[in-house]
Amino acid sequence: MDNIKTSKTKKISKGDILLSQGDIASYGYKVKSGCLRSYVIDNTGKEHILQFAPEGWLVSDLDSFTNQKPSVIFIDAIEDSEISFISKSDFKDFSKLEKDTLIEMNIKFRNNLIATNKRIIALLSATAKERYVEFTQTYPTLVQRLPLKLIASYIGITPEYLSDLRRKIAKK
Amino acid sequence: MDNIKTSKTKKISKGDILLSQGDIASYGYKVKSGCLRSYVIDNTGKEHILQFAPEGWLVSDLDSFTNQKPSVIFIDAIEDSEISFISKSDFKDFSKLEKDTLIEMNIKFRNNLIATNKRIIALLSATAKERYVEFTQTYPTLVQRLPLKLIASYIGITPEYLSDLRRKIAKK
DNA sequence: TACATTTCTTAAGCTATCTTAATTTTTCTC
DNA sequence: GAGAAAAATTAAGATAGCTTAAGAAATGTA
Repeated sequence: MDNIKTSKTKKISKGDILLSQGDIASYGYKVKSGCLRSYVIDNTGKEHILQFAPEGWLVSDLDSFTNQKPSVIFIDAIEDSEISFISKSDFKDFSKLEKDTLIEMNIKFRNNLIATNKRIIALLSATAKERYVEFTQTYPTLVQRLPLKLIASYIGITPEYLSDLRRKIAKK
Repeated sequence: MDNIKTSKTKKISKGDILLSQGDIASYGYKVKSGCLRSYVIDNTGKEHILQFAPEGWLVSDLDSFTNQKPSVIFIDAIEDSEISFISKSDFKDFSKLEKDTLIEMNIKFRNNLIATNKRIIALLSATAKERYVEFTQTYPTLVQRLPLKLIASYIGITPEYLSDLRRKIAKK
């Protein structure tokens, strides 16, 4: 049930950076415990979180990993974590992979695509408040676990404004 | 090189609806000529375009198609088009698919995921103007071909504001 | 060719969200 | 457990992008 090839696990500390903008991604990461995130830094210096990767999730810059081009994102640990590595060299040639592995990859890609499409819909059509409420419903455990400012960055608003929204929601 | 199974082609007219919100998607569509779009209608009645599908592209509500749940999107033709159908029944069971088909699907999912991630980055970190310029660079032919209001809907702004932006860009 | 319909433009006023900045609270570290 | 650092709160002023509305241009259609 878990055919995607990974190396043995490694422990990393909160704040450790696994991939920087400009690097070429040689690895994807699978999270065993803890939590990683991927994010971009825009041209005004602000961070925008693309993905949280708690236990069980995979994270990489897919374009950089696949096409060996410079990454546009950073990946770091937002908690002390245990991770394993998915090596580019194991995925160079699809035709050498087992059918089961291909099926597993298909399902992971597909689910990821469904999730990213939902996020695009939310960014296009929902208000900040609606996106926050949706986040709390979709990721109830992350809401407990993550600092407000990271959640704000993920839903696309400033921490100040999220703080405001929380107060308004609470007192209603 | 084109293993994904489709039926023979069918002609449809501009405005024809292929999938409505609430329907369960029995088909995906492959565009031979013309152009389809997928979009949502939010709770204030506004349309937001998720995808343009010109020649060669596939469209569906992946979540609805995969999990046979009610669709959240609409799909219609924005030009007279020729399309072929991808039937749900042909994709019920991954294990019955050819390895080549699985590889082709993997590549399509992967490329789609790379593209949707770029869009999320743009929505989180770029201004309306920057997103418009990026759109014109990524889809130069679509910019010629599509009415302004559809482009505005795709990049997440009102047609009035895009009209404004175009004027500002032109006179600079 | 003209009428109807849709799309685009322009402009004024409005609002959701941001910025800045100061204060408080929480979390780390020795 | 005290002091430092980071995170969260609060509030006032600013702005990107929206709304409304009316006219102009383009497109479709008889």
